[in-house]
Amino acid sequence: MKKTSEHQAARGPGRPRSEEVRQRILEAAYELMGEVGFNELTIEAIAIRAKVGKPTIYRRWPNKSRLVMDAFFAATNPELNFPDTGSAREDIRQQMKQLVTVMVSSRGQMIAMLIGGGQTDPELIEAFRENWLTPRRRAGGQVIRKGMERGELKANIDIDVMIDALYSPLFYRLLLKHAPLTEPFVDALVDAVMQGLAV
Amino acid sequence: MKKTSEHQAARGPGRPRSEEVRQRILEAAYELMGEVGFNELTIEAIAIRAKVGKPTIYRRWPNKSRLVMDAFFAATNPELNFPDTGSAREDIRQQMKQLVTVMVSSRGQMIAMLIGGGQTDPELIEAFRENWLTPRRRAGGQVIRKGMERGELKANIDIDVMIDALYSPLFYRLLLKHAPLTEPFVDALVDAVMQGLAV
DNA sequence: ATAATTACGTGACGCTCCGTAAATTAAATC
DNA sequence: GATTTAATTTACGGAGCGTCACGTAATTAT
Repeated sequence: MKKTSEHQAARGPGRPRSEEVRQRILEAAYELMGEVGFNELTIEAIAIRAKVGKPTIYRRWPNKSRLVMDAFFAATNPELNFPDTGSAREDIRQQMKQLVTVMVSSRGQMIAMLIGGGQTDPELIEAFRENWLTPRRRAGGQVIRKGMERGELKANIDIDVMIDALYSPLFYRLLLKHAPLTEPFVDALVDAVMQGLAV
Repeated sequence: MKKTSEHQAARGPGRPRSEEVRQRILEAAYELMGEVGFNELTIEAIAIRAKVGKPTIYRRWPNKSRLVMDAFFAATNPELNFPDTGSAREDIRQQMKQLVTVMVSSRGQMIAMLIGGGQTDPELIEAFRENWLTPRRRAGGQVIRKGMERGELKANIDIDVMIDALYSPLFYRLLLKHAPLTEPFVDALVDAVMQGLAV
C-alpha cells in the first residue's frame, strides 16, 4: 500500500520485502514475548497476531532467538545515559538506579527471560551480550576509569572486576528474585562495595 | 522384582508404587537434563530412557519443573561445608572457590539451566531458591556473622547485602558468560569487595 | 506493454511432544 | 485363591514445528 523507499537497497528484480510487514512481525513478537515469555512464545502465534503467514517469518529469521533479539532491540533506545555529577560514586549510583528502574519494569522481565532462554541457547546469550550488556558495561567502565583518574577509585583493581562487583547484585536479584530491587538496596550496595566490607 | 520395604507407608491394599521405578525416572531426568537442558527436555524422552510409560511419570509428578527439581536434589549432597580458617575473609574465599568448582562443572551448567528455566516458571525458581540457594546463603551468612562478632567485618551493613555483594558476581559470570570463572577472579573479587573500591 | 523475478498469504503436510483416558497387567489384602 | 487396588501399557486428539506447493501481488528488465 505505502511506498517502500527508505532503504532502496532494492537492486535486484522482483517484489521487495515489505517493511510494514517486518514492523508488524517485530511488534507482535515483542508484545507476545512480554505476555507469555520466551519459552511459551510460538512463531505460529506471532504470525497470527501480525496477520502474516508463517513462511513469511521463516523467510526472514532463521529461528525464534534471532527474531526475538531483533524485536527486543528494535524497541531499544540506542542512547545510553552517561551521568556526570562530578563524583564517580554518584555517577555509578545513578546508573544503577536507572538500571533498577528498567529491571522492575516489564522490560526487565523480558531481559530476565532473554538471559533465561540464553541458558539453553548460546546464540541468544551471545546476541544479548553483544547488543545490550557489553555497551552498558562499557558505559560503566568509562565512569569507573574517570573515577580512577580523579583519584576517587583504586587504580590497581581490574575494571571488569569492579563492574562485576557493582552491577552483578542487580542481575542476581533480577534472576533469583530472593529479594526486591529497590533504591535503598542500591544505596546500601554502592556504599558497602565502595567502602569495603572489612573493618 | 526387589522388595520395596524402605518406606513401608503401605497401609492400604493394592499394588504399591515401585521405588526402583522412581529411581530410574530420576536418573533418566538428571542425565537428560545435563545433555539437552531444561527447555529441550521432554517427558517423553525421560519415559523412554527410564523404560517407563508416560502416565507413570505424570502420576507421580505434576509437571516437568517438579520432576527436574526432584532429580536435581536427589543427586545433591545435602551436606554443606563450613570452612573455619579463623579468618572470615578466608572462609568466604574458600566457600566461593568451592562454588566456582561446582559452577564450572556440568552440574554448574545444570544450575544455570534451572535458573534459566525459572525465568518463565515461577514454581521452578522458587523451588531452586528454597532447596539450593537459601541453604547456601544461610551458610554464607553464618560465616559473615562470625566475622562481624570477631570484629573483622563491619557490623552495620545488612548481611543480605553483603552476601549479594560477595557471591552475585559468580552467578553473573555463570549466566552471562562474558568472562570465565577462575580462582584468580575469586581472589581479586574478595579483596576488592572486602577492602572497597574507593581510595 | 510484456516477461521475468521475487514476496506474499493460504492451506496442507509429516513430525514430535503434549497431557489424558481406556484397557491391560501386576501386586497387595482378605 | 479371589478380590481389590493401583501401576503400566497402549492409544488418542491437539498444538506447534518447519517446509512445500499454490495462486496472487509487486517490482525490475527487456
